[in-house]
Order: sequence, then C-alpha cells, then structure tokens
Amino acid sequence: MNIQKVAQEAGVSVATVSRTFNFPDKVSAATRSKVEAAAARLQYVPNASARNLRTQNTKTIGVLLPTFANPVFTECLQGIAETAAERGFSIMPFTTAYTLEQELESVKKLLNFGVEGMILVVSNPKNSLALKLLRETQTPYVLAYNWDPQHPCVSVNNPQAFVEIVTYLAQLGHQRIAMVSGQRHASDRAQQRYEGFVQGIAQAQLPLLPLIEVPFIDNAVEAIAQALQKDCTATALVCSNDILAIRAIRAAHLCGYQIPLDMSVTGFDGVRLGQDLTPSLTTVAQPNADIGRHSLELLIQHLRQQTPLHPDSSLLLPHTLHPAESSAAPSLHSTI
Amino acid sequence: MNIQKVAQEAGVSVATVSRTFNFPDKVSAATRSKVEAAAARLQYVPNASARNLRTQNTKTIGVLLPTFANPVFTECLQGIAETAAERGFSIMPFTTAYTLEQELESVKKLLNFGVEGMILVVSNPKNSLALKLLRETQTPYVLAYNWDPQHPCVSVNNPQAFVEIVTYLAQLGHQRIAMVSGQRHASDRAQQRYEGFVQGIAQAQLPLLPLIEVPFIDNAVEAIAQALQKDCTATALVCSNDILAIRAIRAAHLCGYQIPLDMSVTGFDGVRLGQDLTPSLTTVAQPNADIGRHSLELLIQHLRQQTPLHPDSSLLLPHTLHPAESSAAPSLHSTI
DNA sequence: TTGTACGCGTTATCAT
DNA sequence: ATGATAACGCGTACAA
Repeated sequence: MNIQKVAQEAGVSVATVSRTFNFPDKVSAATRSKVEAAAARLQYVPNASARNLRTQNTKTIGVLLPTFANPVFTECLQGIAETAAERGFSIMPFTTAYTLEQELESVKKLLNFGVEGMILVVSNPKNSLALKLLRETQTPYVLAYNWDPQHPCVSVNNPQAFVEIVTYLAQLGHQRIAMVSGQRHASDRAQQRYEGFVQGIAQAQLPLLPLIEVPFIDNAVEAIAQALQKDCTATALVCSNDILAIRAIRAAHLCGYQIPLDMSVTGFDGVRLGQDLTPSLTTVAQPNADIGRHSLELLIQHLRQQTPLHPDSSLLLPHTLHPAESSAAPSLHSTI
Repeated sequence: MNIQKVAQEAGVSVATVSRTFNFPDKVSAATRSKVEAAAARLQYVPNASARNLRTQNTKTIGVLLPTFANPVFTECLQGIAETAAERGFSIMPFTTAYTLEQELESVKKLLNFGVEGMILVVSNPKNSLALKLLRETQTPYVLAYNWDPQHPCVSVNNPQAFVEIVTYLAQLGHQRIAMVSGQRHASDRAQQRYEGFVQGIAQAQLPLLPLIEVPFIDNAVEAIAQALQKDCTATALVCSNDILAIRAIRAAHLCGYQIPLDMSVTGFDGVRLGQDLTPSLTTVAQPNADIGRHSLELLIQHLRQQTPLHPDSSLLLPHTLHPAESSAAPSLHSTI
C-alpha cells in the first residue's frame, strides 16, 4: 500500500495526497475528505523510510544507557520517552553494560540508522571513543548524568550533594562515616561523588575511613558484608547510589547491625522505590525524569537552530536531600 | 556522504561499493581493500532509510510495554535488547501507561515506521484495538506476559503459580490468607492471578477473604494500610506483583505488624531487587529476561519463514516459587 | 569480477 | 488548488 494507490483510489495526484497529510490546509476541504476516505479504505500507512530518505531526517533520537537494570536510568528513559512522544520524536535505545566497546558499537548503529541526535550516559567522557566519533561526524548529542566541561551535559552537582550528605550525618552526631562505592574507574559519577565525600569529611573535620569499593554490584551484599566484618568502626555508610545502599542495608543486617540504630545508611539517586522500603531510604534525590526531559529539550532546541551544541549550554539541575528512616543519630554505645 | 562519493573516491562503481559491504566475498580482495579505505577516509556511513526503502525491511522490532517503572518490564526489555543485538535487529520501544489509546497510538507509529514485527504487553488481549489493527495489517507480533488462546504469547502459567503460593502458605499453617491486587480490569494477568488464588484457597479448604484491590499503585501503601486497619484478620497477604508486595510490607509495618512474625507477605515476578531487601521477598520468579528473549526469537523465526504467527506457537515458560524471609509460619497468638 | 540502470515511496519544485 | 516530475541513497537484475 502506497501513496500512488491512494491517489488512484481518490482520483487525485500523489502530490495532493502528500499535501493532504503534511499540509492539510493547502488542500480544499472537498478533496481532503476524498483523500482521507480513500486512505482509510485502503488502510494506508505512510512509509517512514521513504519520507526519511526524501526529507533527510528521521525524527528519531538515539539513547545510550549503561543498563535497564538500575531504576535511575529507566526513570530517566521514561522522561525522555514522554517528551519524545509530545514532540513527535521516536527513540531508539541501546544499553552498553558500562563497556567502552558497546558504547562505540551502539553509536555506530545509531549513526548508520540516521538518528538526528543522541542522548547518552557514558562511563567516562574523558576516554569515550563514542564521543570522539560523535564529534567527528558532527552529530548533536547531550550527556545525561555525566558532567564534563568539554561536553554539553545535564546533571546534578554530585560533589556538592555528597558534601551535604556528610554534613547531614555529621550534624546527627556521626563521627565515623565510611563510603561504599562501585568501581570508581568505571564512571565519572563515582569519582565525583567520592570527591564530594572526601571534601565533606574534611569540612566536618572527621577521619577519612578507607573506601569500601565493590567490584561487582551484583554481589555487592557479600562484598560489603565482608568489609563490615573485617574491621568496621563506622556508624554510618554513605553509598554512591540507591541500589548499592539497599544492598548495604542487607549486608549490615546480615552482620547483625540494626538500621538505623547501630548503623545509618544513605543512598543517592532518589529512585521511586526507596520511599516504600522499610526502613525508607535516606537519599539525595535527583530529578531523574527531568534529567531525561531536559536532555531531550536541549537537543531538540539545537536541532531546530541547526547550531552545534556547546558545553556551555550544560544544565545543572537541583537535587534534594531526603532524610528518611535509614539514618538517625548514632546510638550511645557506638559513639563511646 | 553517500555511496556515489565512495565509488568515485575508490575509482569503482556504486555496485561494487554496495557489494563490498553486503557480499564481501563477491568482490576481489584488491578492490575490496580499495573500497574499504575510501569509505574509511570519507567516514562513510550507509544510509539506513535508503536501504530500508530499497529492501523493504527495516531490521527493526517494535516493543510495547506498559511502563518502564516496573522492573519486570525492564528486565524483559533487557532480554529483548540483548537478543536483538545478537541477531542484528534494532528495537523501538514505547510505553502505554496501561491505556488503550496509547496502545493504539504507539502501534500506529510503529506501523508507519515500518517495523517488521512487534512484541507487546497489552492490558487485555480481549479488547485491544492495537491487536485488532495488527491483525488487519498482517503484522507479525508476539504478546509477552499476556496469555490468550487467540494470540501467540510467551508467558508463565499464572493461575497455576498462584495455586502454588497459596498451597505453600497453607502448608506453613496459614488459615486466613488475603490477596492484594491492582485493578483487575486493567490487566488480564491480574485476573488470571486472582483466579489462581481463588482456586488455591478452595483446594486448601480455607475461607475466601475479601480482595484488597488497590486503585492506584502509586498510593498503594496508604490504600493497603487503610484496608489492614479496617478489619483485617489475615495472617498472610498474597500480592499480585513484587512492587505491590514491597508496598504491602511497608503498609503492614506502618500498621504495627512485624514481617513475617505477625504477617507473611508474598510477591510475584521475581524482580532482581527482591532478593536484596530485608526481609527478602518470597515470590514466584518469572524468567523475565527469557520471556523477552523467547518472544523475540519466536518473532524472528517466523519472520524468516514468512509464515503468519499462530496462537499455537505460544510458549509457557517455567516459573519458580522462591520462599524467603517475608513469609513464615503464623505466630501462635495470631492463629488462635 | 565489475559496471549500468532502474525503482523502492515520498516530498518539493515548478507549472498550470 | 492541483498535477507532473525530479530527486533522496541504496540494492540488484542484467549486461559486459
């Protein structure tokens, strides 16, 4: 079924059929209804490939995420998807499992597909071959969650947020605060958050405890439990994201700690689920859906203007510290 | 940048360039390397729209999910995405927020894009306008999680699984078991699960307590807490999915129940996170990623054969009851 | 092994 | 307001 057949059925030219769909007011009401009737009768569906070929744009945005397994990214994706629907765009998502090869591979696929732009969360903007390729091919893109002066980004102030968490715990009376993180070299966020942690500890004039670095997030519970059993004097665990915090809570529980009585635990991301856990999760909430929305808005805006996207269009969105049940003042016997 | 320019640069014809990419062995090694060099020099990326138009296939599969907010669906999506990558397909996902209009709207978009087939999770196969449209347009599709004799489906045996849960609780000694569900009319799964629950209760010769039906899953905690405070004599809550179970646990906690001492709670879906909660979640695990994988495999297989997909190719995948900490024998004072 | 030429379905320019 | 027609970039007979 194509535009030709519809034209024939309606007794008009293909040009008229095309106009009926793209510029309905450029066609008389009479012929318009004739064409619409014919199209409906034949169940005509315009062919996007042909249109894309002709117009040289696909109305499609590529999306590159580390994984769908962390709600942070799917909440963000939801924001992107909603905005895309509103603006008449389609999205084409790929996951990279945090590997550089898959980042590059997926970007190539997206490029050859002909996406007009891309939103991506990369491991590290500094060494990303994918970003290099995007630069070379002049493809418009926006980084989400990443933060780097060389690229247009939409994120929150990670170091600042971590200073706030540490300050909050210090004010509760915690003196020995340890951080739990995924592998720092795997992501710029992890690094920035650790920097914020160190700065917060310094400001509060507390001792810097050794970092508990978890190799694989899937066995985080075992890894954290081992660290706690070894020689843990901390009364609070600051985790670099919510999923890790949930696992830290379980690890602490398995080690006999009561949360938050014997051990406070905080997360980062503000995934929806954290509010409904017991204990509910103290965290720094990022506006995940909004990060997605703004990333796409930024991209579309510059797509319209045909101007390249500058790093100085980067957006820093507000974060919010959400104290909840997983943190409290340290109990007496643990502070003496 | 197009195939013409590459041909010119390499000093060959466009046909040779095309062959170099599509049938490398149909071209002499010498010219092949010439072409590859030229393509690399010019950063040539083949135009997918043109290829799609010419070959009449897009190597793209549409995916229709209720939401990205429930890990069940993103775990499934991950399975689809991995399989798609292996098989050289791209995916184009849409969410429907459980509404019929968005189902139809998204299917139309996917159709006009020219996807070769679709994987979808619909609210109810019986009244889905989207499925009607797919039938009419002869588009190959597979339903995931849905189960209906009229359509090709990949799912688990929901009623059977619920019988197993009830049996398990009954054997633990529970006599008063209530079910917590989302709105049953919103999804066929919810209905099938309730049926299984009723059957299980009958088999165990227990009283059928009134269903706790939650209007909106986002305020599930409040809704369940109200129901519990009203007149709850149950010692176990069987929830129709894991997210609901997590919220039921919180609701019960807020009402002063200890889990599982005063109240057992079970979920359904087997989302990864449930294992790391405290208490860990008793649930029936569905092979979510496999449901995605098999759906796509089934689709691709029939795409190859050009044969229409029959309901009798439907796949019933195995589920597994996972007893964990959120359920236990009822305490003495609650059974007397 | 390589090249020529046509057509996929659409939009856009130019006439009428 | 409407129609004829030339591209868009590619794959593939068919010819050489």
